[in-house]
Amino acid sequence: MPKVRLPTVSKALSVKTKTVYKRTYNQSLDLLGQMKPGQVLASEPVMAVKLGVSRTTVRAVMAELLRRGMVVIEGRSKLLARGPRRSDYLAGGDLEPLTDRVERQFMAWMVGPDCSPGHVVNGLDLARQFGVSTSSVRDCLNRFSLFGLLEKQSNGRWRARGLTVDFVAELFDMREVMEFRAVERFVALPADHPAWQELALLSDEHEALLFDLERRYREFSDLDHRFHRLIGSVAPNRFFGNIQGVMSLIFHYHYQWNKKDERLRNEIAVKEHLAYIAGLQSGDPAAALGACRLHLETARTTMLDSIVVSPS
Amino acid sequence: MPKVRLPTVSKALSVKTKTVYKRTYNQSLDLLGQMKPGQVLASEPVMAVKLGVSRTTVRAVMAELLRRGMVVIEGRSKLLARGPRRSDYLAGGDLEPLTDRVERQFMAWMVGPDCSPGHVVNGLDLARQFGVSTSSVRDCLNRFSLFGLLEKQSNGRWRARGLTVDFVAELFDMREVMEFRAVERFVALPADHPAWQELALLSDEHEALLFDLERRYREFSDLDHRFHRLIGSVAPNRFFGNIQGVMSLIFHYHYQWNKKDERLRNEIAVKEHLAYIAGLQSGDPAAALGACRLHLETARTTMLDSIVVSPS
DNA sequence: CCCTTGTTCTTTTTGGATAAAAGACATTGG
DNA sequence: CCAATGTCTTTTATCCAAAAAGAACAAGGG
Repeated sequence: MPKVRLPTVSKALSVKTKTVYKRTYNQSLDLLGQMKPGQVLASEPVMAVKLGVSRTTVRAVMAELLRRGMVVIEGRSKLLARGPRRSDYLAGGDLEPLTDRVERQFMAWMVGPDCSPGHVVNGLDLARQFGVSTSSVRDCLNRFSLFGLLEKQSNGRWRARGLTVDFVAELFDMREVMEFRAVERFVALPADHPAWQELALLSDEHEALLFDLERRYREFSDLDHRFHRLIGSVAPNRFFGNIQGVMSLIFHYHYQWNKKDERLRNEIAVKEHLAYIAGLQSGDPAAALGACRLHLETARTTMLDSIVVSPS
Repeated sequence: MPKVRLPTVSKALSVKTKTVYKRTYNQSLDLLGQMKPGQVLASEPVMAVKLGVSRTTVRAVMAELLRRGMVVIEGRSKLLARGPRRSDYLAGGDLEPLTDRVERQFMAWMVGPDCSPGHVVNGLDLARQFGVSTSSVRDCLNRFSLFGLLEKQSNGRWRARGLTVDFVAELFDMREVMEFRAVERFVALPADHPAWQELALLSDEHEALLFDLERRYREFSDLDHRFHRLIGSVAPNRFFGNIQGVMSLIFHYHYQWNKKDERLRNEIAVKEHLAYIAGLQSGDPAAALGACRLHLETARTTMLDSIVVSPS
């Protein structure tokens, strides 16, 4: 394990990131772009709820719009002076909340080649690599602790348990148990339940994807997530929700590193999904469970293979 | 909801607590108490592994022992000069790691009367109440987030989901699913598996408790935890482990506030446990599952009752 | 009187400082 | 040469400060 010590990334001078402001500002420009000059802007409270932020932020954005001359004040109302230009938009890497960015970087690190199971996680080092403070890393580690990918040892250090065969086995065991349960409930759903309609829609999307698989096979990941979430939604359970969250995360990041046989893998999965959907729609629990079991087994095997094959 | 604003608890001057040092020091006194004056102490590395801390800490303790005259140096070895006195022990509330203390306080607050479901958690206020910094509270909240008792809303605030009927339902659903699974594996265990012996031991403990229930019924909580952990241990799964952890925590803190019918509640549970154990030992999956189902149902009902009955 | 804006106060987020604890390296006695 | 001790470096835990974002309060216009 080569211990590469990256130089400290140049830090911002300010303490708290202005991501909320920046995103809101850009969104406001979008809204302004749909208006005609001279038109009256919505009031601050209205804007606030529309953009999902506090009025404080809206006011900060307004001040900037005023300063740039996109908006003028007339009496008590704000008028659009000119539409936004391309150059008015704020760019930069900090349009994403810092928390999310660190989480993303950490997850990528976790399933990447620099982290082997049993590895001791060095918070300080990660902070340097990611260009953030130790506090942010610490936050991230704490949040991930219950995912089972990390373990805190007695000396206060974190140990990566990593994407081991054990981990995958336990994760899929859990998924199986919960999904079987959900399937049983699903088939018993009344015919007018909205889930059936959603299922039909998803079925169509699967067909469409299969038809144009050559080009669109990368879209499967999202479809997969939505499909399993629909199944899970009929037996709502926050713990199950968490597990699905972990699964998505793992899948997402793991298969980012591991593109082997991606097209074939997805083709098989799409077909299995369609069989699974047919099973559900048949109303026969045994058929549905059978298709479900088959699909989960394949997913498990695929994941295990990709782990064993890629020891980097 | 009366918003009581407690005054800031007087803070320690130092930044990091010296709990490790203090606990190690007291433990060392215990060890010294078992020795005779003139005897040679173990070397620093040996002490370090024995006490489960770093040599740095051991050295700090040694320095204090030397200062207090309990130990003298002779050449290269350390000799016991005098046994520890009662007054040599360090007392104080900070023998417990701060993290644990905050966790405990938070949990108590969470299931206590000051926190109703839907309540917005004010980190700053909690920090003041607990006499710690916001960072510590934040850490705690982050760690608890996946337990499902807390939810982070878009504006960065935490909302308590609390011990609602929904929560209990979902928690027990999960428990049921996982425990049934474990039971199936348990009955299929080979006769020479150590779990059988442990089970027999637990059975005896249950009998003993039942025999003297009047006085010892409060010990059930611990027994319950150990029993279910044994069951779970045959189908090891870190997610299930987490769920059991939540269960224990909830039980522990919830029933601290809710002592209603405690003796009766525990008596029923002990008897159900014994039936459950008998079911397992019979080797008949159906019998074991039946007894298990019965017990979990009772536990669920009991918990639900105690929530509904005590809206404080 | 309600809704908008202006103002102030709170809470959260992030980085940084510092002591505690752990770990690594150097030295020395047997 | 091995293991214990002495010294130095690194990492972690904790609190604090400052800025951002949220929320509450106050004033004014229709």
